Amino acid sequence: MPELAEVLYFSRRWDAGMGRVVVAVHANTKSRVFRGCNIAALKSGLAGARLKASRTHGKQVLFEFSGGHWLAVHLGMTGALSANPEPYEPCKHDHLVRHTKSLALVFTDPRQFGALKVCEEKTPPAWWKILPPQPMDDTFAPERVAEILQRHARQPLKTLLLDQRYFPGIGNWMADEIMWQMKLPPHIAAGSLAAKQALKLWRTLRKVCDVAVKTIGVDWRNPPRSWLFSHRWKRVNDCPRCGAKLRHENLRGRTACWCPACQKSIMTY
DNA sequence: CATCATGTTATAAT
DNA sequence: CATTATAACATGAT
Repeated sequence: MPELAEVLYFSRRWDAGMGRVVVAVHANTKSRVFRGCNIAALKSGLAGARLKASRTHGKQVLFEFSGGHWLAVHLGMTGALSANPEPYEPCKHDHLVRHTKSLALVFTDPRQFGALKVCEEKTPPAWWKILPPQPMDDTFAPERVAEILQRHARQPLKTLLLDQRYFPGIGNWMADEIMWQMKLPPHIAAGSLAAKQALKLWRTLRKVCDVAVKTIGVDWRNPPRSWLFSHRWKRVNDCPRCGAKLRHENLRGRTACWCPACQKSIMTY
């Protein structure tokens, strides 16, 4: 489920355990989520440690523990973080459970596309410090959007929006939402946007991210009913703007949900 | 039983 | 070389 706002929401579930000492660590070592992760280091690093801080960047979460231990979490397609009262018995797809005296912090992920990694340093790991700016960051300039559009001119715009190198945290529903708010079809070539449209894309990116963070990110509340968001997964789904039937089609391996009636290419205006 | 799913990455093809 | 396209990963829901 997680895109930037959902990731923020989940990171805050674990914040409930801030300051508590980890008394036991349960890890389902066979799970794919530990690929590339030193499990022994994870267990020894977290045991006895206290959660000091958490932060997110795009779809990444970074937890800081006492003693210079860091745990990075990516939630993949179906990952989730939760805090549960003790005693807590691990469920089927719980891959990591950090037990404290009163609260169990759990990472669960049925499809195991998520990933965990640990490191021991004074400051956040090097790879964290060089993550590209998020769309709602002040350092994310409109010129950056224009450059990206130029560089990947032949890429469908919706597909380009999913590229984490440029738009960290944007996922399938946010990309569709942005295309819908832009009134552009998902397959329009990135390079076909005029300067004015590129600026509008920058604004739309910021707005969708800002509002998602303030709603989903806070308490899982839905974004405005006027958005595509609340309609795209319904059994019968019509465009909340014009009432036309929404279309679902595969674009580069992902489902694009859009309104053929009001998402027209620029040339038709 | 077949298809699909709010993601990433290795590898192939332009 | 730079960019774009596809398959694979593991499990559950429809």
